[in-house]
Amino acid sequence: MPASQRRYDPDRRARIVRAALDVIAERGVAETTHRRVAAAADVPLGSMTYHFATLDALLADAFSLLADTVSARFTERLAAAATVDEAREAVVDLIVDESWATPRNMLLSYELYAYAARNPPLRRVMQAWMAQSQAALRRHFPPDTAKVLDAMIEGLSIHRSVDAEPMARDQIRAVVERLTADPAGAVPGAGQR
Amino acid sequence: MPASQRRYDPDRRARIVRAALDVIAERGVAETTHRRVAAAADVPLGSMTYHFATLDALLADAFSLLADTVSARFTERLAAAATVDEAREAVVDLIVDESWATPRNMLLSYELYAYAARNPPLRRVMQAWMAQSQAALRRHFPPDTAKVLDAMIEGLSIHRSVDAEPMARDQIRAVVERLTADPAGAVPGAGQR
DNA sequence: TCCCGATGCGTACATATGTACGCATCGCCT
DNA sequence: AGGCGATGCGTACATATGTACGCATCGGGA
Repeated sequence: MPASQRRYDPDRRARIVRAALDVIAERGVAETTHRRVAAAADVPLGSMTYHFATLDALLADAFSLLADTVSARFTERLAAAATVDEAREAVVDLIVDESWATPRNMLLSYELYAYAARNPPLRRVMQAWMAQSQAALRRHFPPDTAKVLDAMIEGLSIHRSVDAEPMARDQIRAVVERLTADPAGAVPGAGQR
Repeated sequence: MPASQRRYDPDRRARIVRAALDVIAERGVAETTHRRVAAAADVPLGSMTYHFATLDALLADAFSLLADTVSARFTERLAAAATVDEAREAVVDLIVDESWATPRNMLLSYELYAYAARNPPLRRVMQAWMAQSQAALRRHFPPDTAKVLDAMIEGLSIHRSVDAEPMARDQIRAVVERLTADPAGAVPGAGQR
C-alpha cells in the first residue's frame, strides 16, 4: 500500500496558478517558492517543474490571471451602467467598494507593479490591463476623460489602502463629478485661463 | 603585506543604505541579498551583520531613506511656488518632470508599496510620507483638494510610467486646473449640474 | 482492447543565502 | 600616552532553494 495515491487531477495546472496568487498575496513575490506554492496547491514538488519551465514562468501566469480576473470585474461593473450618472456611480464604487479594491487585490497589484517593472512580458500585460480599463470607461466618457478617470481610480485606491483616514464616499463622488463634467457644455469658456 | 588594507570608513553605514537602494532599484527586493549590497557598497560581507541586525532592518532603513529624500524634494518643489498658479504648475511638474517621477523612483516606490503592505513599521513610514506630501500641498490648496491632488499625482505618475503613450503636459495641466478650480469663487454656479 | 504519451510523484544535488563568530586594528577619550 | 571599545574583515556553517531526473501509472485515441 503506497503512502500516497496517484491522483487523477486535470486542471492541476490552473490550481497551481491560483495557489501561486495566494502565496504571493500572503508572503510576497520575494518569499514565493516552488515548495510553498506546491504546498498551497497540494501537489508534490515535482509537479512544479513539470507544469512550469521556471518559477518566473509561473509568476507570469499568475499575474496574467490576476490581470484578467480583475480587469473583467472592472469591465463588468462599468458595463452594468446604463446612463452617464450610473457610470459615475460605478466609478465611485470601484474606488470605495470592498469588492474590487480589496486589500488582497491592492497587495497583488503592488507586487505586480514591482515585478512588471523588470519584466517586459508582464509589462505588456499591465499595459493591456490599462487599455482594457480605459476601453471600459470609454463606453461612457470621452477618451481623454477615460484616461484621467483611470489614473484617478488608481491613485485614490492606493491612497485609500494606505491612508489611516480615507476620504468619504461623498468627497470621492464630488471628485468624479468634477472630472467628468462637460466643460464645453454648460458654461462656455468658464474653465479656461 | 595583507591582501586588503583595513579602511577608516566612517559613514560606511550610510553608504550601505544607499547601496541597498541601488540594488533594490536594479534587482528588486526579491533579489536583494547581503552579498549583493555588500558588493555595491564595496564592503566585506561581515560588515552587513555588524551594522544591521537583519536584512529586513537594512531594507527598512533603505526605504525610510527613500521616503525622506523623495518627500523632501516634493516639499521643496512646492515651497518654491509663491502663488496658486505657480503651485499648480509645480504639481504638473511633479507629474511630468523627469526630476521627481524618475523611472528609478517609481520603481522603488512600487517595491516599497509591496514591502510595506506586509510590514507595519514601513507602513507607518508610507503614511508619514503621504501626510508630508499633503501638508506641502496644503500650503497652497484647501485640505480636501490637497488629498485629491496627492492621489491624482500618484495615479498619473504611475500611469505615465506604464502607458506607452502618456498624456501630454497640457492635458495634465487641464486636469490639475479642474481639480483646483474654486467652485464657489470665480464663476458662481458654473461647474454645478 | 491495447498501448503510448501525458501526467504524477519522490528524491537528489549543486548552489546561494542569512547569520554567527573570532580575530585584527585603529580612533578617540581620559 | 595608553588602552579599550568600536569598527573592520574573513570565513564557517546550517538551511532553503531552483531545477533535473527516473520511474510509476493511468486515460484516451487508434
